[in-house]
Amino acid sequence: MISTEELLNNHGVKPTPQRVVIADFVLSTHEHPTAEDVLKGVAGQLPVTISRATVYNTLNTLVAAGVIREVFTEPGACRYDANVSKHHHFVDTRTGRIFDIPWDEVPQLPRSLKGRFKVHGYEITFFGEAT
Amino acid sequence: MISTEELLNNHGVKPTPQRVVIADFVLSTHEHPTAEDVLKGVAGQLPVTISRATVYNTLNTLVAAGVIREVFTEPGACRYDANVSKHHHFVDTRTGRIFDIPWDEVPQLPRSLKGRFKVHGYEITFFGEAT
DNA sequence: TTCCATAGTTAGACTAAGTCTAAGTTATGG
DNA sequence: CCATAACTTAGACTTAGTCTAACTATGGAA
Repeated sequence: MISTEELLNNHGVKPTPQRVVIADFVLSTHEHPTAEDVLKGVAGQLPVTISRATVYNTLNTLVAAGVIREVFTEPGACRYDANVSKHHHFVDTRTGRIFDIPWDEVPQLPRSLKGRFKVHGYEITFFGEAT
Repeated sequence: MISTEELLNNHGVKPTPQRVVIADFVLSTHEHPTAEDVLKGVAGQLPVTISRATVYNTLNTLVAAGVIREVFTEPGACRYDANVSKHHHFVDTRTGRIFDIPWDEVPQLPRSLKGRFKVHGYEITFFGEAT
């Protein structure tokens, strides 16, 4: 199990205490937290207060460095995903909860994408209700 | 070609002048406008000013009635799609523009979804650059 | 050590998307 | 006509997220 400090170093992100706490929080949950969830979740983890700006800056830095991912499934909030490997998402339309779905049956790219577009990646979002 | 009034009536939405203008605007573009785009776009279309609240209310009403769809691909803005038939989306990561991609090669549902989830629908978003 | 430069963090002001409210307007049925 | 319900309005409000200017660590170079 690699330490969070090492993980950040490996991605070229200087592991400050604030960044380690924030990364730890996102990496240790499957709840796909919003930035505000992270802000609440890391409160009290350090002797100093972690400011709102630092939370947002750090989340953006971690996304840019490929440590975590953004997920957009609903208006008004961006969620963060500790799972950066290829996978789909399932959104519970009642609760807004997001579940990771393994990447085991990959679709073909539609014919219409050939030529017109350069595809960097794609993502499938399923909507429904968890039982 | 069915009139917008009829279309709204068919979906159980009373076709007020404001609603017709707003629906016309969204239905006549492929640009996937945001609510603010709609607000700007319908300005001056009626003798009276269409208020922000009416634009947001009407867009939500049209989505609930199945006349148009919401698309979430970026933080900070919800976009509206006149195409309610099954299709994928391609997001230009430079410009944010969204293109509709035909539903011609449907993937299999992952095995892991069987049983655990009731799937109402799903959507594939491709990210990349239009050429 | 001390000095400096750079990167990071902070509180709080600010912006922008979207909702809410209370009052006014329009349509409809009796 | 009138009463009621549905709709629209301007503007206040809420909330996610960014920006700013001051402060704090860190890491050389002398």
